[in-house]
This record gives sequence, structure tokens and C-alpha cells, in this order.
Amino acid sequence: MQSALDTFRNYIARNKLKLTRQREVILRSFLEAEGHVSAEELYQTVSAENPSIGLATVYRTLNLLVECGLAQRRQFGEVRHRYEHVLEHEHHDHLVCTRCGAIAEFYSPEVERVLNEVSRERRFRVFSHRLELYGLCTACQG
Amino acid sequence: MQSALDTFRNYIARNKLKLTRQREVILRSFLEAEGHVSAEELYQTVSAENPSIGLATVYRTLNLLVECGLAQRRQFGEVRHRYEHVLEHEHHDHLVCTRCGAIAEFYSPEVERVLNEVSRERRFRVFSHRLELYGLCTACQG
DNA sequence: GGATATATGATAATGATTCTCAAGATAGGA
DNA sequence: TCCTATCTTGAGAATCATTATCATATATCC
Repeated sequence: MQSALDTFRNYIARNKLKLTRQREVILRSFLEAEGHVSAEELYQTVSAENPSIGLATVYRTLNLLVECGLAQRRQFGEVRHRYEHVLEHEHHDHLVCTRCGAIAEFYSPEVERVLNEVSRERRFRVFSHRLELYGLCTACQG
Repeated sequence: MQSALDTFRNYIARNKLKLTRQREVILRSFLEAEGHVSAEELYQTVSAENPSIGLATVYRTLNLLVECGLAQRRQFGEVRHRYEHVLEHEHHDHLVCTRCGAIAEFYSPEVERVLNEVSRERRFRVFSHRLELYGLCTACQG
């Protein structure tokens, strides 16, 4: 099992890219971030530590992380995208609270099974899916 | 069972809005459109018939249609939104072909049942969900 | 260390959507 | 039918997230 940095290094090497100080800083901050970060939020964190790094570089690096499979890009009803790390993180779906904005994750083998069935029936070769349930979290139901 | 125009009229009346020529034209074009239209595409259709109607009005009217429940706004991996009509159209989910862009609809009671279970288990009061399967349609698997 | 290709930061550009505002149209009385 | 208050409209500016541009800086490979 290789570390995130190794995965990144491999991707960099394979594609004749360069491992820069900025990319390392951004990757580290991204891995330390909890949950689902937006590019802007990550930029804030990174800036605090390293004010010279620009927003464009954060975007560029996030795209690299998505391409090399370390990050997943998602969108939860907002305009902007959010990124979450994939490593040490099984596939999962999301419950989104439309009142407080909380995002909970869940994984259901039942759901996976049923979706496989659907794709078989429809003769679709499914590679990924996106499933979000919108409603009120326990706290907001009061 | 009231027609789409009636639903729209009711919504207009309830909210002290006005039924304009433009809104009628846009609603009609929207209902005639097949599948999943973007605002821009609908604007093209509407413009052909009525060149004086502006894009902003199409956006505004689509928002009204979403608010009154006649339309649903979706996003399929693209930046822009797409709208589909809800009337005479049961709830369904989508299969999106990542090669040719085709969007097929499906409905599975099994999926619905399993998702209900999930929301019960997690004590989430779910009002809606979004489910898309991404992969290759039958034609693109060759 | 030097050459060369890639990265970077700042900022401009883009594309979808919303806002602004002056001018026009609707609805509901009188 | 006409008045008037209120809502709409079209055109274009504004916004917001993201990407492109470009001159300068930096990593990699010899």
C-alpha cells in the first residue's frame, strides 16, 4: 500500500511533470483537511502557511489530484465543487441536510447490490455513480 | 388532474405574479421540448418563434417553473443545468453515457425501497434524492 | 552547473447565471 | 373602458467559480 505522496510522485513521474514545493504543500494541506473542502477553503489554509501560493495553483493541483485518483470532486447543490480524499476512504454516498448543510456519509451494500442489478438489466456498463439523499438531519428535525 | 398551464396559473395567482405572453410562450416551448433542456437551448427554440424574448426571461421563467413544481433542475457532470418537466412524468433516476452523452431514465422500486431503508436507519428525513449511474450505454460498449 | 521543459503567480478571460434599471405590460378596481 | 399600482421585461452589467495567458521562476536530467 503506497502513501498518498507516493501515488502523487508516481503520477508526476509517469507524466513528465515536476514535484514542486507548492504541490507538496497543497497535497499535505488537502490530506489534513476534514471532509469536503472547496478550492477556496483549501487556498485559505494553504495561504496561512504559505502566503505566496496562488489560488490558480491550488486549482491546478486539485485537478492533478483528481486525475491521479487521490481526490474526488463533488458538488452538493452549491455552485462550487468540493473535494474529498479517496485514500483510506471506501466508496460511499452522501446524506445532505438542506437546512444546516451538514453532509453525512454512508455506505450500503444493499444499495450497491441493487444498483448493480439495475445496470445489468439496462445493459449499461456502469463505472461510477453519484447518489445523494437530501433532507433533514436528526438535529434539524426538531 | 390539472394541466401544466393551470398549475402555473395557480402559482402565479397565489404569489401575486402576472401571466405574461413571454411566460406562456416559454412554458409551451418547455413542455414541447424533449428530455433535458438547458436554458440556452430553450432560449434558442423560443427565440426562433419570438426573437424579442431575452435570455434573462427564459432563466427567470425556468426558475418559476421549478418553484411551482412543473420543472426539475438537474446537472449531469456539465457546468450548466438542464431542466425536465415533471408533469406526466414519474420520479426517475438517470443512466448517463460518458462516451456519447446519452441520458436514459430508469425507475426501480427496489432502489426506492433500499433508499427508504437507509434514511430510516440514519434517522434522516429524506425529501428527495439524486442518483446517476455513469458508464457506457449499450451502443457504446462495442 | 546548464539547458530545457514545466510550474508559478497575477491577472485577464470565460461561461453560466443573476442583478439592475428604465421602460413596458398586467390585473383589478372605479 | 380607463387608471394606477405593481410586476415584468430586455439589454447589458455584474457575479462567481474556474480556466487560460504569459512572463518569470524552478525542477529535472545530463
